[in-house]
Amino acid sequence: MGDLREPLRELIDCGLPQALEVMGERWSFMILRASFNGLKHFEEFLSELGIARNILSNRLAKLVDHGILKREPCADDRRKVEYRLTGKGFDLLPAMISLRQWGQKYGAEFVSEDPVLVDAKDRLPIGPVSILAHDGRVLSHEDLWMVRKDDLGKRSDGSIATSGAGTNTGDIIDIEAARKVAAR
Amino acid sequence: MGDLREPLRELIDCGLPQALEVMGERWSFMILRASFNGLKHFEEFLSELGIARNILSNRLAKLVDHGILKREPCADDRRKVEYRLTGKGFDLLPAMISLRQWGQKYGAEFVSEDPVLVDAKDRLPIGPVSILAHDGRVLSHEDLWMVRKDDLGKRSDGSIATSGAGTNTGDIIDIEAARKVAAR
DNA sequence: AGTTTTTAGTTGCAACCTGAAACCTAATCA
DNA sequence: TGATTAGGTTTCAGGTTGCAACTAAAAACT
Repeated sequence: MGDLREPLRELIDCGLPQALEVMGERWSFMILRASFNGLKHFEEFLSELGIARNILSNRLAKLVDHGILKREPCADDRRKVEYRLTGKGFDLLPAMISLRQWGQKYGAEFVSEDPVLVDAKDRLPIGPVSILAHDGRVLSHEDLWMVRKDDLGKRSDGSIATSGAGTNTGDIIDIEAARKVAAR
Repeated sequence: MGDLREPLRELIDCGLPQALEVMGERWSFMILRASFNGLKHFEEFLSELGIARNILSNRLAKLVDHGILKREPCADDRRKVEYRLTGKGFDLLPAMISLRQWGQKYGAEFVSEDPVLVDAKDRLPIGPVSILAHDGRVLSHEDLWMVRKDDLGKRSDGSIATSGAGTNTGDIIDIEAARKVAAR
């Protein structure tokens, strides 16, 4: 991260605390991963994760509360309940995978990482989860800068840079809108 | 996620538990974010985060233990200690940002998100953290498949797909190596 | 030099959270 | 009908969190 240095000591507001409210709890990410892996039922999570019943019950309820999972009684067997990911839940996939990749890269023991996530098209393993520029270039942390919204879009020469047509799928941030808000 | 469905109930091994051992603890990500923002000293973290002294002490020690921060006494003022990110710590950036972006997208309240992360080159806000295919295409969760290593690289027609020259910077997974190991 | 302030901790204690085991209730199976 | 399965809840021991007060060392003031 270039040289943000001094200016931003007081600025605490961002989405992180929001995200951590649910996903910061112990087991939340493990339950999420199990969901991605296709597990749906209470007893499945229980035996896969080795979590205590009461905690699992509590965590599932919280994940449902926060709209990450949806809980629906099974049609064919009314004892059973299905827990499935919502769109909001699926949107945690990049976070989960990058955490997983980090853990794999630095894991003390030899992590076998099986099964592997692959691109459905060619069945080749996916690359690293990446931070992209507005135009799709992969950025590393040296390419990043922290800027107050007021100063957004200003280039060194004082002109305002404009982003081209955004080709991003699955936008999490509406870049164009963010720039406009910022340019107020 | 296409239709992985039944096959992979028993497969638990991946980098996630490793990652969560440190980063799953309360405050770890918040401390990390503060570090990214340039904070270095105990009292800075303390007043920025509103965390208890003992907990902060404990968390910093753990992050240092795990090689995410390095702790070095300040040269000019020997009361002070500097906590700085290591390379391993910087590699958590995609995880932190994607969590942040998710929190921003779904945060209940109006999250102001200031300061904003921008590309240092053009000072435009970064795009969403993305899952990339080996050739750099952005993948969504529908494009993903879970495959046992044994079955890796096999296309529907039975031929073996080959990845082109990997153009990834900052590889977390060595794709080519992974494929070879898998093809054993 | 002596006192005060700053920095980075530690200690003690109450409140809260976790986890193992036992218990409960409704639905299904034999 | 009686046993079993699914999804919980209750109880209680032990661990974690967080506030407040205390400490020790270095630096700054007088």
